[in-house]
Amino acid sequence: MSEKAGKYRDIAPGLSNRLFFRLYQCANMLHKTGTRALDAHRITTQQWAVLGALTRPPFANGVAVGDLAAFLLVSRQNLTGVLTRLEAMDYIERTVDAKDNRSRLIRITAKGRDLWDEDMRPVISDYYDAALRGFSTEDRIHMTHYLDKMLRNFKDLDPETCSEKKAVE
Amino acid sequence: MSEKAGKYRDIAPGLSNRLFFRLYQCANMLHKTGTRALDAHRITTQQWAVLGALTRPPFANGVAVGDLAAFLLVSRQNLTGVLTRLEAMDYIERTVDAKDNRSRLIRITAKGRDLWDEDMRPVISDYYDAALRGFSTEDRIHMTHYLDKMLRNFKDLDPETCSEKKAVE
DNA sequence: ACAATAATGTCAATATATTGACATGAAATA
DNA sequence: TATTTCATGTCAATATATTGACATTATTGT
Repeated sequence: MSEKAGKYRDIAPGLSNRLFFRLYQCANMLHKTGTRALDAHRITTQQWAVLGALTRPPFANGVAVGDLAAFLLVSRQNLTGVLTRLEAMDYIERTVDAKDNRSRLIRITAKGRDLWDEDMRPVISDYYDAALRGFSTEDRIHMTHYLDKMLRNFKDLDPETCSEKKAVE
Repeated sequence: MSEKAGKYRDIAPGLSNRLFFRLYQCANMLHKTGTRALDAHRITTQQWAVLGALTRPPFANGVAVGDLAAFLLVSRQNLTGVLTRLEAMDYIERTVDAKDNRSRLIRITAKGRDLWDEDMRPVISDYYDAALRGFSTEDRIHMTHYLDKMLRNFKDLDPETCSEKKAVE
């Protein structure tokens, strides 16, 4: 046993395992409780993520499917279905990019914007309060830093995402 | 503007939003990179979670589907499909509980145990190292505490999980 | 004992999520 | 210019994940 491995040699494996199991459980609960919180409006956490992204100023004039996928860290193919459902509900619209006939520009509609501002935002605000009960502002900053750090590692681990790391924040 | 709301009134909403968006992205990447890491063995993160649970000493003699679901924080119905696939690969077995004919005891098989020990464990160990690169032992402890804390909030938010919080760790 | 109640696992329907395949269109190269 | 290459979005197949419904079996109350 080297001195370097030393001190935490037996604790470390169980610790990493526990951390990742908690992350796995939190991921399950995020989708379960998040979707349930917005159930009255028939919105899932993925639709929530898409609509939230589309309300961002940089995406105000529409965003390509590929860019949206890179931003949310999901596959293009996955978004097709989510966008189809959101379009059927008139919350988003697809228009052909004038500068590239292959590209479809995804944009939130007035109805979607209204849903977000009037219905979703208050629910989400309450949801954050409940899920972060007991977290001080500094706790939230630290936790966010840890997630940022882990996310960079995940991106390095992913051949696709890694290369275009700089492209979309 | 009350004094209590005060200091962080404008920072807080964006901060919580960022935290949860990072959690959402990490969840996506966890499943993407995790499943890819074990792709050579045709194992997904969910199957990983199930096999990992079944190797725990408390579950050595088998565990009911409902208890396993409560442990992983997924629905019973969801596990049915995962267990069916794992059973088809001979990594787990279902036996009728002698003490309750409704209950099926889920247990890992010798083949499953071998897969876990010989094939999965080393891959998972490397995966943890890569995903936690730059995390000191103390970082890991803090991050785990934050996830634990958030998980308790999620459970309070969930009517089902909340009641049986004490039942399964 | 027996009827009402509740627990247990599964099936069905819907919504993610992944990879692989592909038609279309743009870019690069010869 | 013509051909090869690459980018873009979508379809198909598979694996999660949810809720609702249900048959089977325990448990409870009378």
